[in-house]
Amino acid sequence: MSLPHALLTALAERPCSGSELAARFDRSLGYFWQATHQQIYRELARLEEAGLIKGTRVERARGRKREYRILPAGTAELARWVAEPQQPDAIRDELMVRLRAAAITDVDTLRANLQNLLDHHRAKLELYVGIATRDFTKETMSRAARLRALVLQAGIDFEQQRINICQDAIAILTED
Amino acid sequence: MSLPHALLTALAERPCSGSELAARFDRSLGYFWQATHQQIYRELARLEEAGLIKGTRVERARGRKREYRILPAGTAELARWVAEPQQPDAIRDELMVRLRAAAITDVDTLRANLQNLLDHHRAKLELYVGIATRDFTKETMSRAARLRALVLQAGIDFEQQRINICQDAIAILTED
DNA sequence: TGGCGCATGTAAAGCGTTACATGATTGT
DNA sequence: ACAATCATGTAACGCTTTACATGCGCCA
Repeated sequence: MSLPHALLTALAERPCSGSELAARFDRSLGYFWQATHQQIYRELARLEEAGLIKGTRVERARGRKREYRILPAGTAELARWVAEPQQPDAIRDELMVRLRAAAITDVDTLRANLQNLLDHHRAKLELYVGIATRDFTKETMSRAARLRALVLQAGIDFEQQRINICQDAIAILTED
Repeated sequence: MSLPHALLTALAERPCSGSELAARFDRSLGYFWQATHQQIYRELARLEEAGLIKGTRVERARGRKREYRILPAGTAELARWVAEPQQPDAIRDELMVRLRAAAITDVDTLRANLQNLLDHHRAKLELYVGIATRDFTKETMSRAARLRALVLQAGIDFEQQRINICQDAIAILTED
C-alpha cells in the first residue's frame, strides 16, 4: 500500500492541491502508480488527519481549492517507509492471462485488440522518450536527478517490452 | 478482474483441486497472476455455482479434497472473455515509488533492500530460464505452444528488467 | 487414539472503482 | 443572474489481504 507515500513524495517535490495531484498522477507519476481523484482526496484527508501534511485554503480560486504541503512528520514518515524492506511487487498481468487462455481457445478478435494495445504502448513510449530527452540529458546530474531518470528509464523499458510482446503475439496469431 | 479466467485457463490445461491450483499459482501461473488460497476457493465456489466448472469429491485423500474440471459453458466463457478488448493494465509499481521517494529522503538502508530484491529476481530469472530451456526448445511448436513460450519469455524479460533496475539503483546509491 | 498436517472455509478490514452529489467561481 | 465548469466530497460495491477456524486422513 504505497498511495500515501506516493502522495507524500509528490508533495515533497512540490506542494499542490488535490486536483493538481490528480493531474500529476495522469502524467509523470502515472506510469508507476495510478490513482483516481477519489482515492487521492480520501488519502489526503487521512494524511492531514494524521498530521503528515497540511492543507490551506487557496483564495480567489475556483471551487474550494486547498493547497497541501508536507510537514516535518510527513518527511520523517517518508524516510521511515523508504527504509522498509521492499517486497517484490505482486504481479497481475491480464494480458498474459489472456494470451495463455488464447493458447486454448484461439480467437481471431484478439488480433485487433493486440493492435490497439500496441498503439497505446507506442504512444506512451514516445511520450516518455520525449520527457527523457528534454529533462534528463545533462552530463552531470545530482543523485536525486539520476534516481528520477532511472525511474523514467524503467517506464521506457516497460513500454518497449509491452510493444515487443504485442508484436510477437500478433506474429504468432498471424503466421498460420 | 481476470482471476476467474486465470482459473478457467488453468483448469482447461489440466483439471485439479483447489490446493493444487494454489500450488500452480505459486509456480508457472504465479509470474503473471498471483492469488492466495482464499481467493482461489471463493472463486472456485462461484464458478461452480455459475455452472462453468464442476468439482467432484476425491476419495481416499487428505481432508475434503475436490477435483475441479472445466465444463463446456466454462470453455465458452473463456473464449468470450479472450475476445474482449484488452485494456492496458493499471500499473502500481511500489519499487518506483520508493526510488523516487529516495531521491528526496536518501536513506542507506535502501541499498541492502535493493540487494535482497536483486537476489529474488535473479532466482526467478534462473527458474524461468530453466523452464524455457526444458520445455520450449523444440524446432517446431504448435501455435498454443508458441503462445505459452511467449508468455514465459515475457516473464523472463520482466525479471531481467527488474534486475537491471536494481543494479542501476544500487550503483547510483553507491557512486558518491 | 490422538496429535500432526493437509484441504477447505469464514470473517473482517482496507484498497480500488464507479456513479453520483455538493461548493464555489468564471464568464456571458 | 445563471449556466458551465472546476474542485472537492459521499456512497456503494467488489477485490485483496490477513488472521483465524473447521473437516478429515495419516501415522506414531
